[in-house]
Amino acid sequence: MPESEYDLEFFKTEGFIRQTCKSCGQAFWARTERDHCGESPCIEYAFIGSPPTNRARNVHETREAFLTFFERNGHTRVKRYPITARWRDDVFFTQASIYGFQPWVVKGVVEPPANPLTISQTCVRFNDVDNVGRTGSHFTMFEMMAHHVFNSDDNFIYFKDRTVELCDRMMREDFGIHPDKLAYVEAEWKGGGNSGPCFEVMIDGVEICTLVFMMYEELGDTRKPLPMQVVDTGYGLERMAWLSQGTSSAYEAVFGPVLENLKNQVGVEGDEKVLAEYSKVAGLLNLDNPGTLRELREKVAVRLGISVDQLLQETLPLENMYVICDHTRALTFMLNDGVVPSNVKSGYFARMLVRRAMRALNVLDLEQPLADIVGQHIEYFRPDFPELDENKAEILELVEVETKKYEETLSKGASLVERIEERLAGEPMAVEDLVELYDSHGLNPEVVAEFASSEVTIPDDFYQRVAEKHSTTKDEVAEIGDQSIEAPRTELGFYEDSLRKEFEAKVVYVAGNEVALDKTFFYAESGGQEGDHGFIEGNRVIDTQLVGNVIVHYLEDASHHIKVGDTVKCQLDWVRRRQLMRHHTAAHIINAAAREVLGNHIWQTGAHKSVDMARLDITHYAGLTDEEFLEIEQRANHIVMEDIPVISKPMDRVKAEAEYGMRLYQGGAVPGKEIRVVNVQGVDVEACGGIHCTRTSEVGPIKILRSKRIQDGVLRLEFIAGKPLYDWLVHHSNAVQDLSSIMDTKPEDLVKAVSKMATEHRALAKASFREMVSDADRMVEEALDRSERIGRVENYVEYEVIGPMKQATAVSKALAKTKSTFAVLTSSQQPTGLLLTCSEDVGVDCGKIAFEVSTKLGGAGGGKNTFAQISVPEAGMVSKVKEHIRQLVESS
RNA sequence: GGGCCGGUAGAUCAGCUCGGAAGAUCGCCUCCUUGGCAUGGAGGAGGCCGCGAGUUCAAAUCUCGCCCGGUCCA
Repeated sequence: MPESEYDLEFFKTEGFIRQTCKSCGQAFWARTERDHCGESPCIEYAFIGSPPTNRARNVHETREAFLTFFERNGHTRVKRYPITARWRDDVFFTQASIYGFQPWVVKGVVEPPANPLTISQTCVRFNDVDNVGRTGSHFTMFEMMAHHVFNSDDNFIYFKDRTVELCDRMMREDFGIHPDKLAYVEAEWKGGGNSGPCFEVMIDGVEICTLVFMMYEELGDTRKPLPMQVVDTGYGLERMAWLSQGTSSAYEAVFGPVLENLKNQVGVEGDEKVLAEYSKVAGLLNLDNPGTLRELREKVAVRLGISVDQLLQETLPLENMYVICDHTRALTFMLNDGVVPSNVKSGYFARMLVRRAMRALNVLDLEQPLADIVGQHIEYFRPDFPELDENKAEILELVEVETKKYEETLSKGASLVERIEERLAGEPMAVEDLVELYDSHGLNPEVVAEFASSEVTIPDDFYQRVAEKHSTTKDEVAEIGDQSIEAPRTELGFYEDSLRKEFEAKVVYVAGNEVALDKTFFYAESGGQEGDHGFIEGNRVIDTQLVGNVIVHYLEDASHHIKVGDTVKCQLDWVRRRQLMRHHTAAHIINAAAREVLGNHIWQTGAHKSVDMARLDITHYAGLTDEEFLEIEQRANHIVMEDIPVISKPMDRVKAEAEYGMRLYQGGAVPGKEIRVVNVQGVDVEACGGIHCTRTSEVGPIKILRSKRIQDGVLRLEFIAGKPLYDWLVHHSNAVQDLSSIMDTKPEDLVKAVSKMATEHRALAKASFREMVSDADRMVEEALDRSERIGRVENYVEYEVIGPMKQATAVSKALAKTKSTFAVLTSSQQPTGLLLTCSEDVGVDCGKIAFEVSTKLGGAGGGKNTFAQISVPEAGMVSKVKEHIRQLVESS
């Protein structure tokens, strides 16, 4: 970025001096001359023990002070967005305050909820989860406070100067920071194809915030200005609270009573001096690679003049407490915002946190349930985040369920380790075993070592080995470029009149089978509701999709005569559309019913509504019991029969959120100043772009066909309403009719009749099996009676078993136990099979004979020395085969 | 989304390499031992070896597909 990008009027009027850091060479602005930029590798934390602020503030006070300052200065306070970035498919979690406004607001597609705005956004990042608790400043979950501005050509609010000015004033006026302490380091920001200059704001060695000016689009070597210029600031709430308290680490400043409580239980206070050194050194290091942690410890030990072991003794218990606090806090918000622990996707991170926290508890020898600690976080955050308190029961239940799951994994693991040790019989456990135990069974080597009775050596490169197992070629995900077509934005007719079946419109775009109109009543696929079908000037429309801002109608046939500028007559396939509306409204109803029956943790994670069937994926930690399944279905049908109005209307976003809460965003947060709200009165309210019935009764009866767990933590409900439900009924009632006539009974007695038959059938099968077994003894006797002496064989048997081949097998086993016996058995039920057997002492190889005979005479055969089978192509050959065997045995 | 592990009696698992009448332990039932219980002894019931194809004379076992569970990684 050229120097001019950073040359602000504000700096000049305030008397800032642009200078270069003697340590890192970066350019920065400060009011006084100094050697260092003030960023941590160049200078040590100076605020520990002597905070530069006017007073100490905890996180809640800091947040409030920040938001109030910006409100006072013309910003609108906006509620945080959920921590799960449901509205984006490129990330699982909200990782920065700007995420809530990407991509649509930043792209200029929709209006921001307010402009300028201020927010404190809960975020989670998992990239350096290993550093959490150890470095003094890394968190899994944190709040990024911000003031954002979205500048367009016709609406310019403020940009660089005012941004820096506001930041500077807030720090000085409200937080009482001495003006000389503030340094603005010039840096460059890049992300998501955009870029811009930014300032990193330094106070006493800590980067307290970053002021980003998103203004360019990156085009390889060049860049071009964006139509929308965005002020993207990010203030670390935890860091500001830390700065104001000057504690040994950020953890001490943030976790409040939750940490206190743990300390009391463990009985460890921690040496302030040691911890302060620790944080200071950590600040100096770049902790990106795992080796650095060892380096950190060594350096701290040297500075304090103690051994690393002594240091660890001091710090490890605290590190574990910090981990517990951090992980449970992150978990609290994740669970509140609709993450259900699972083995895949976002749920996996929740599971990971639970397991890591439980391990840390275990290390500290604490018996306290994780749910207790989560409860304390809720208590501490309740005044500012009342939603946590509302969902408390749900959150705690999820934690308990997940805790139990890990306990099960562990107890299974214990017996698994035991068995492996048994197999190894004293041999040491191989690395491969350890890798498999971790990778396939979730037992990390430390846990295995705990379970194992013998010594377990863990190689340094253990996790690297695991990673190698996973390093199989990754499929490159094809970047889906922003599609757009050169056509004016389509006016969405279906929102003003969702019942319109016919209309006229002007053609604004034609390409092959694609047609766009100035205004359309065809609904484009969205929110899982399939696009409309119908006709344009008699040409069949087979799909409708939204491309950018334009609704594209796809014709069945490209050979049409529609031209740009034509006024065309359009008709919707109304039967189809009405069915889609039914399924869509039904989805909302089932969602509400499921939430009522199962609890508040139920969120929609996906949905699809086609004409024949619809499905709704919801977050839930277990499969459904029959009772729950039935209850949800009954509840849904009850809502239908109540004939409740369904009102779809645009609403001011802030108002809607205030009235209905974040529950609105079931299908994902929809940005914009106005959102469309679908309200099934008193039952369910969602931000939804779909077309709905106007009363629940229009949906008609709902049948949930099945529920299945598509992942751990996600349940799929497949359901039908309307026409497909009628077809289903007819089909099933026909089946019942047919079955009844087969069973020669009335439909209402069918179940009884079939179950009786099944019981009888089972009894018969068992009886015949018994008979078979008891017959075997008699048959053996009979067979031996009829035996003759041939060659060296005393009892040469040719015998037809009355019964199936299995029976012959049973007889053969008994015969093989009789001395000097050779038998050729046939089965009355399988005329093309022969069975050979002999006692060991005969010394012939039945397998060989079977093979020889079958190759010579046709058919196939084989086996081992005392047991073999032959199958011949036709029954008539059996006697010939028998003759041949006899000869072979005679001459052996 | 991808990798790995697993599905055998009510429970926990063995058997699968190398195909040849389905096993162990616990639990359950009956009887014996005891004043009663714990225990001990004798006997017994209990299996579509997850489902479906294929290979084979023969499949719990080999191959493929599906379903279900677990687990790790993104």
